Amino acid sequence: MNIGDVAQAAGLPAKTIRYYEDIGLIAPDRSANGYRRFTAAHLHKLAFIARARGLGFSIEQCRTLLALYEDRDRASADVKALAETHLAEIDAKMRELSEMRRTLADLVHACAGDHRPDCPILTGLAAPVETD
Amino acid sequence: MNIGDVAQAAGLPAKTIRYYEDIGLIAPDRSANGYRRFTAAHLHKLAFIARARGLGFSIEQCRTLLALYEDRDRASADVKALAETHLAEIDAKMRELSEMRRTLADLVHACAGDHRPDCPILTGLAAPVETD
DNA sequence: GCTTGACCCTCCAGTCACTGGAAGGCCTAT
DNA sequence: ATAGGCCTTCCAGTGACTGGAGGGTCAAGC
Repeated sequence: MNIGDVAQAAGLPAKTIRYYEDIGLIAPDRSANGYRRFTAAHLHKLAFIARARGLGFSIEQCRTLLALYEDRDRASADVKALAETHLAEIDAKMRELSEMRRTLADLVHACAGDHRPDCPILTGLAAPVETD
Repeated sequence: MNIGDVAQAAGLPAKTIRYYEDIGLIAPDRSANGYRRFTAAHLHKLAFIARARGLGFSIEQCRTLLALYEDRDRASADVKALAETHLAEIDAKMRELSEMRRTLADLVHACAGDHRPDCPILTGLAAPVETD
């Protein structure tokens, strides 16, 4: 398969796959004309990466996951630990976002949103309201 | 005030303030020795930016917010529209994160996390489970 | 045999919002 | 005089791509 085919099948842009090769995540062969040639195993690996990325794992985490995936002697505890680390990262981000959301929603709620210049959003940014 | 003083007061690293000058967010004067010299108004502006960034507004959104803040003829509707746009971005990110979280938590839950190599997290990444 | 268009290649630069570090100048206290 | 803690500029790196220039390859149709 050429890069366009795997890109289609894995749901990744061709550019991204070239990038993954650059950083050593994947190592396709080459045809005589210089085109990258991918096997079903390459595609499988790319789909794996695409799914891991879709769950928010970083490239380095994906690299580790791939290594674990290909290591038949792995302990599932190692995979679980990595996943739990990432879960904690997600939770941290969600808490951060929901704190932002709360504050911002309060400001938006307080703003008339009309033609007048008075705006609690701006005054709130200029000097935050004490909320206790 | 020198940069260290405003950095302290605004809760921003000095490097970040220099960067903000680079991109034209702020324009401090210079002392005879070449040091940046900040007024209380500069500090106020930096604190405004720090708070807007803290709510997740992008630099360009901060630029717009600052312009609105300094425009006495603004309509609060313009500010509100920007804030609502950002609120929608936050909501989109939260939905994305919570979808990730849900899937990942399911996988983690299914994984024994012991010394054995069998791991539903890895098989789930290799071929996603149908969830309907 | 030639052209057209869809592929593919490499390489460089840009994104966002900083952050780190090198190399050096300035200021205050001892 | 020296030590240290400021300050300066400039360059490069982060993560994970993405866009674009400039060019090679291949299959189909005329």
